[in-house]
Order: sequence, then C-alpha cells, then structure tokens
Amino acid sequence: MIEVAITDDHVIVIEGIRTLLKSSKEVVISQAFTSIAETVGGLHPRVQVLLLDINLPDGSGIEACKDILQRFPNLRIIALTNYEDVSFVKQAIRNGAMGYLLKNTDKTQLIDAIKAVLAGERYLPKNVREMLLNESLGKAPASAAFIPKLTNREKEILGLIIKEYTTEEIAAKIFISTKTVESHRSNLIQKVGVKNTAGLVRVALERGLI
Amino acid sequence: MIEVAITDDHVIVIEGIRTLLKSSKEVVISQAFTSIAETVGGLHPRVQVLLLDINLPDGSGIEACKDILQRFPNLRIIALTNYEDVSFVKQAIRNGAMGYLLKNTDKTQLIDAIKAVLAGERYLPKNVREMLLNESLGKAPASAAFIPKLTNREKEILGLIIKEYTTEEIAAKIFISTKTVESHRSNLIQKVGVKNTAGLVRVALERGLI
DNA sequence: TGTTTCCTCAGGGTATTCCCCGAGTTTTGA
DNA sequence: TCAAAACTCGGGGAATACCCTGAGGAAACA
Repeated sequence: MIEVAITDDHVIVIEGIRTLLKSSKEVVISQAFTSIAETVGGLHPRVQVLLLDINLPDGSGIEACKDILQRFPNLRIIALTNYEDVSFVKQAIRNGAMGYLLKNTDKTQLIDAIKAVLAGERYLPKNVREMLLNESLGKAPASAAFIPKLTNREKEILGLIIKEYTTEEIAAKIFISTKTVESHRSNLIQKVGVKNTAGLVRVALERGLI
Repeated sequence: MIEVAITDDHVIVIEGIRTLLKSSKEVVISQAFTSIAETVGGLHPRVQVLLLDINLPDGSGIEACKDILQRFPNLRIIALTNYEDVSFVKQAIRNGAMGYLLKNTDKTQLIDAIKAVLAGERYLPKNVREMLLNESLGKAPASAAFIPKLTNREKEILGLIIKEYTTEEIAAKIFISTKTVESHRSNLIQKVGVKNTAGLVRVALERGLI
C-alpha cells in the first residue's frame, strides 16, 4: 500500500482526491494539509508521495518543493494545479517535483502518476508533454514566413546585438563604419517589424533567426 | 498514391529508402536528387513530401527548407539525418520541416511519418520527442540560481520592455514617473548582470525570468 | 521597533539608438 | 550582361537609454 499525502487549501479538492482513491487497493491518502507550514511540520516520514497544490496561503508550492525535499529526500512530489502553464511545469520540475497533474485528472491517471514517480520516473500528462514540446520547438513554421529573409551581414550584426555589442563595438569588430552598422540596425528593425532593439532580440530568439 | 521525393548526396541512402518503400502501395519515390540546387530546380509540383538530408554538398538542408518551401508552399518536408541533435531538430522545424527522421528508421515509421506530415501533423520519433522534453525541462536548474531575485515591479517592467515599450510608455502605462522606470531599468541591468536592453531581453527569454 | 528592502522621484549629464535624407560600390542572379 | 539586391558610408537631428548621486515614504521582516 502506497501512502500518499495531499496539501491543498481547498478542502473540497482534498475530499475529491480522497474519494477518488477510496476504492484503490494500492494507494491510500494517509495525511492531508492545507498549508506549506503544516506540511513541513506534520508530514510523516512513512509517506512516499505528496500531492502538492501550487497556490497555497503561505506561499507557492513550487518554491516549497525544494524545502520539503530537503527534509524528506526520499519523498516524491507531484504538483497539483489548475493551470496548464508551461513555465509552471518547468519550475515545478526544476524544483524537484517528479510529476505535474491538472486537478481535472481521473483516477487512472492519478494512480499511474503515483506509481510512476515512486518508480523514479517523471510523470507528465500527455497534453502537458505536448505543450512543452510545442514551446520548445517554437511556433515559427507559420510565422517565420512573415519575416523577410535577413542577409548574412544582417544576421551577423543581429547576433552581435544579442550579445550586447553596441553599434560602435560592432563597427570595430567587423571593420566597418558605425554608420553602416546603423543602417543595418535600421533595416533589421524595419524587416523584422519591431520598433526597437528589445523587440529585435525577442523576435530573433523566439524564431531562431540567427 | 503519395508521391515522395528524396534529396541525399549518398546514393546508397536513396537506394535504401527506395527499396524500403518498394513494396508499399501508398507511397512511391518519384524523384531523387543529390543536391539542393537540383532539388529546387527539378522538383515536380506533384510531389507532396520531400525527404531532405541535412548535410548536402551545396549547403545545409536545414537552411534550404525555407527556400524550397517558398517555391513549393504545399510541399511537406521531412528532415533525414544521422544526427540526434536537439538543436538540429529545432532549426529544422523552425525552418518549416514537418518531420525529423533518423536514417536508421524503418519502413513503418517512414510511412507513418509521411502520412502524418501530409495530414498537416508534425512527426518526430519518440526518442527525439523525449530528448526535446528533457532539454526543455532540464536546462535552467543551475543557471536560474545565478540570477538574483527580481521584485514584482521589476518583473512587470521587464515584461513591458520585452514587449517593446519605451521608458516613457511604461511610465504612462503603470502610472509612475519616467525617472522611476529608469531606476528600475538600471537595477534590472545591474541585477541580471548585462550591459544593455538587448542583454536584458536575451537573458529574460533564455531563463524565463518573467 | 528598529532594519532592510522595495518603490518612488529628482537633477543633470553622457551614450546610444533610431530616423531622415542621399549615394557610391560590389555582389548576385536571371 | 544588366538589373536587383546587398553592402558600404555620410550628415544631422530627435528620441531613448544609461549612469550617478541623493532621498523620502511604505511595506516587510525580525
């Protein structure tokens, strides 16, 4: 029997999960908390998996992952949240969470996730995996077409701009006049369709123009 | 019958693929090229899918994707390569490739991929998807720690900078003085450890500070 | 109840970017 | 081979970003 704890400030969620797992012969909810402080103070060492809400009254569950894991190194944490937000997932995983579930999960998925993290595997729902993949690949195939081709010189200069070179430094580095560099900068802003260097850097990184 | 073309400078690869698909009733290799120039010049408009090698004598297949797609907007490109390199995959997809296959692929996978891209879906082998996922999840745990925490106000302003707002526009938007915005900008540059807005935007996007 | 951090704002100045104009040379490609 | 595109450079000016110093009020924290 796998002992699982849950931390969520909404009692309804706790009860929901409890009900969901009531009939399970493999998993049991042995503890429930409504805040990070409670969890850190009261978690029983026998608990193997913690379902941890992200929005808690006394702080972010994501941030708390680190601290909790420091005291309970063998614990596996599954983040539990309403938000399908890529950056949340990343942060949670980076802070040591092994899984990330949405609150509309079902019994099968919940048990699968618990078993997976207990086995040392990472567990992410399929749609979350797809979101991460999309984010990682960028949405460029369509949008890239909108950006006119940059010339080699323009790409070169754009690369240096991203590396924080000023116009003067660029000119010195590639042996051309600062006026020429200014021309290229203006053309870049024009071509890419932004209004300043910040936009230039953003679009370049987002779409991998360089 | 789906008409497929292949571009690869190794005739052996071409013949291998041809043999692999010989028995297929759905897919046929109708053209084969050994360079980008040949491909661009000779590709028949009827061809629906192009298997494109990445290393070609007259340039990179990845770069060529854009040009080829400009001339054949309805074509679907599957990159074909020996390299399991995440950045290659990303670049290929960003340049419009709909799939990325390793050369040790088998018949089933090849046909699956062709059908998928033809249906407008992206096709990546499972191990490539996993690599992307790992890369996406695992990059920042160390690097994020190097950056001092930004305050809420700083994050807010950084977000607006990335959206190309000028100091004046930011001040107007959040109802504070331009001088205050300048303070925040200076502090941001200081904290993040860069020397100008370009660096600020780059680091913010790279490490997901906002 | 202090101390620190955050947020606010200012003066005054320098550096850099951005934009307008025009124009010559070189390279590319049909 | 001829036109287009790319690369080069200039003057001059307005807008924006960046730096330094200093400082008061508010909120968070111990």
